[in-house]
Amino acid sequence: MPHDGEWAATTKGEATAARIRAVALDQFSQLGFERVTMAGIAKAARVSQPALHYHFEDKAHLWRSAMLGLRAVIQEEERLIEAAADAPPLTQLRVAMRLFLQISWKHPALGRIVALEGMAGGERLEWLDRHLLGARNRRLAAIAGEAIAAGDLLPYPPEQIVVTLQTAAVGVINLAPLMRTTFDCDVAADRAIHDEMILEAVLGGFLTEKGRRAREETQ
Amino acid sequence: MPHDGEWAATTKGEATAARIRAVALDQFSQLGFERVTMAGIAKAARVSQPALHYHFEDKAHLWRSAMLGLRAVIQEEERLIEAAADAPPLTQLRVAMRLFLQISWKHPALGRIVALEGMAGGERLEWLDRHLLGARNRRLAAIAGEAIAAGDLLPYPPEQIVVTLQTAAVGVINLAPLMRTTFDCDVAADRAIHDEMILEAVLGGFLTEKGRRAREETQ
DNA sequence: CCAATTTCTGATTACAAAATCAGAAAAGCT
DNA sequence: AGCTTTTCTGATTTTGTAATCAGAAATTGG
Repeated sequence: MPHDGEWAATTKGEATAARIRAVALDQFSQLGFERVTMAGIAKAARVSQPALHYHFEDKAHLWRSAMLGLRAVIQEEERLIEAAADAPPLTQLRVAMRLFLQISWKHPALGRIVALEGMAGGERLEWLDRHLLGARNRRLAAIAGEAIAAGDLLPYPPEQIVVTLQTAAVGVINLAPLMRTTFDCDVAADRAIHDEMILEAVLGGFLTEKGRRAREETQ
Repeated sequence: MPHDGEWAATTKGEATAARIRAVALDQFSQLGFERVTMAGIAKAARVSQPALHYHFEDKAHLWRSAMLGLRAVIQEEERLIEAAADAPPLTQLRVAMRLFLQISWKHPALGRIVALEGMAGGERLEWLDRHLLGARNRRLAAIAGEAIAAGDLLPYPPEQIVVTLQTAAVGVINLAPLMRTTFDCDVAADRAIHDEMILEAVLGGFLTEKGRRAREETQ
């Protein structure tokens, strides 16, 4: 009895289902939903194409199931952000951005999928909002709002700040193929420099005078 | 004798071809190449589906032809950047970012397509690099390098700076559907605030002390 | 106004990919 | 070992869409 929400123990079936999910996540994030074929996933996962329909009802279910593999990652992120809830809002934001960068390097699929579906709209975006990202993003916007109220962050719309910070952070990661084509450079090579750039220059650019002084004291 | 490189005068045919190109650009940018169907374009352009194959050899040709509609825009941008070539590099960068924002609002299709194809890689990305964006982006990276050499910009890799600035600038524009889903807010509403945010906070964040002083003098 | 040319349509073909199904192989259980 | 259930495959059907073609309508030029 396959394609159900939750999965049985470590049976043979779950092993291949996991392999399929991993391949699917990879392909969906690189190519987008439509460019990916069930046959292509099947081949990469070394199973026949009907095996996919055995484990997952259809292509949409497979997509969602693959996304759910990232839910643990996001939940852990949310947990770590909440753990800093007593710190000043600006510190929380910095923590959140560090986590965001970490996740973006470790799971580049996530940022690409958000970009793909966030531009197109539709039911997959709604699903992502409801089951994966909405809560976290609204939480971050609230923190940004607090940081503004505290006088540490420039008073721009918190939602715009959050999304701008995030898109800046994943920009060169998502656009790795473009970086190679246009500049012939490998992004992953200087990850440390990149992360410092995002934290210092981009996040730093949103700080007020007061926020900048606070930063120097804290570090 | 249709689907050739350059188009005749203002015949009946060119009018519908232009209409098709406009619809195609719109749909390609919102949905990506694969999600768009020839029938869908035909319907939106109020012609039969074979009419598309009369004017454009195939779907790929239609895509390229639609993109070429943006070439004039980019060329004008390059011209205006070169016009400022005698100004200090930092000023050139600010000019370039202002232009970039202007274009991104006026032709949101461009940023979305760069995001889509820049993530996926492949021959469409190569085409974009060769015919539309490569020269401009490498020029911008060179300017950023000069600004660093002049001590006005923080010394991060110029390519990363340029792409990060651009992705930050188009972030909330590209992700308008996400902004609506997650935050229920309309991005276009506060365009002026957004642009100020990008220029002051994001570009501002990359300035050195010296660059920041230079900014205050210039304005 | 008539002929030539351009522009476009309806009908059809070709094809790729998702989905289904009957049954084979493998795994688990007693 | 022998039976049952799970897991998977080969073959097939169905569907959606790009591409083709023959000919109709519209447009243009003499």
